[in-house]
Amino acid sequence: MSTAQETKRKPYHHGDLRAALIAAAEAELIEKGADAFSLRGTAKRAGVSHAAPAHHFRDANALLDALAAAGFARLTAAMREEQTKASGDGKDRFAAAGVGYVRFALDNPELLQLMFGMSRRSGDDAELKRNSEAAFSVLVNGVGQVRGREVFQSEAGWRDVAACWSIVHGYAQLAIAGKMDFVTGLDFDEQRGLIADLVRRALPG
Amino acid sequence: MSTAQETKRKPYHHGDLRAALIAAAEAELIEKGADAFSLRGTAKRAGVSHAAPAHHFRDANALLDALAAAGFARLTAAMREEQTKASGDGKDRFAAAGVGYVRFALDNPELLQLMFGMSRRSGDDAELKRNSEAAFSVLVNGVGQVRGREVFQSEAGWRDVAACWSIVHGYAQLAIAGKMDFVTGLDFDEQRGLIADLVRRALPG
DNA sequence: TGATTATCTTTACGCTGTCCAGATTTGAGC
DNA sequence: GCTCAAATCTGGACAGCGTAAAGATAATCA
Repeated sequence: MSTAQETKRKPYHHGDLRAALIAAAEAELIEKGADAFSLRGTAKRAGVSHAAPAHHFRDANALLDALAAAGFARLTAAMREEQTKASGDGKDRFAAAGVGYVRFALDNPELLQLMFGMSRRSGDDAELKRNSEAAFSVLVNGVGQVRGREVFQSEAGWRDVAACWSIVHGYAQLAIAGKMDFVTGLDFDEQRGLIADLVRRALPG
Repeated sequence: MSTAQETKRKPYHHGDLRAALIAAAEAELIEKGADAFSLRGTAKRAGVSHAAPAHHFRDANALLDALAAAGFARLTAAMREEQTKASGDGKDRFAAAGVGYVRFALDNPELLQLMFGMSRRSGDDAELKRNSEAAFSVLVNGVGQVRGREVFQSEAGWRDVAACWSIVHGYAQLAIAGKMDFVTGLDFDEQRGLIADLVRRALPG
């Protein structure tokens, strides 16, 4: 009974429900929080029945895996964006990547917890693994540009990577948890200098 | 119909159900994981009906608040323990506190996520706030002993605190998430030197 | 065009957290 | 020591959850 003029009547098939579900899941995660997140609510947000997601994701955790994978892609983009905007020497540009990391974290706190937590995730998602390794490579390349690529032939380079990642990630997590109020205000631009200071501590010399 | 010989028949009243529920909640969290944690399972573990916890905790989140509070007390104890065992100068002893921090985190990964995450928590627990501030004070006192208490009159001391906390907490979180395998093995004693190195980076000079 | 496949809906089931009424025990006041 | 209120625990109820199964609809391909 579909006629020409009722073009906007919702079709039985969605079109790109998979992508719509990922977007809806993020909205659900942000609005309801990680606790009250529900697959049924996500499906309702996307305008489909509660069982529709099963045809695109094995279960709720697989959907959130896909969301986490998208999060890692955006994290990588945020780091690269700050890096290319930055001026100064190699270390300054590397510190800018750390600023991008924290900016993404503060802009997407629930998503960051999903990405790095062990909750609500199946873990065996290929795209998730690929994207998280891509984010990691931004970090490794940054250290390589500052220290020279030969540092990775010994343990020293990997210790640098561990130090930089730890200090930036730790600051991001603690800031999200509201534990860093003693050193920064709410305005992110106030934090840029502090974050650069942290990266310089982690990568001395 | 209670006679003398049936002394072990479980009494209608538990005795100290509140403490038993906190212990049961931790066991439930460890065995089932943060996702599959359930208040009913916790009550069954404690040997009471599913509605019994309501008389001791407002809701499930309040119970987990109490568990998180206990976690912060144990985190403080772990830091102090490593600190008193350590030899060397003030900075070495301070680094030992960081080692205790990471040791607690790796021994209690689910608990650490609960303590610092925003999931499954109501947030307005007085004991939780008190205990987390006590853990923070170990960190602040350690920086004060290394740098001298006057550093806190300017921003410098607080930046030191932020750097040390960030690098230690970040390493702990990333190690829990399995992201630090490129720099350490599974044995914790291998990590002690690395953790001390991280703290020295965060507190240079 | 016809049949197969993909997508979506509806129904159903067990589990969850929380509320409520009733049962049991404790303890304080007299 | 008794009584009665308060504290504690049980069992039943309810809505919401994730997921499985079966039927309905649309798209695809021979």
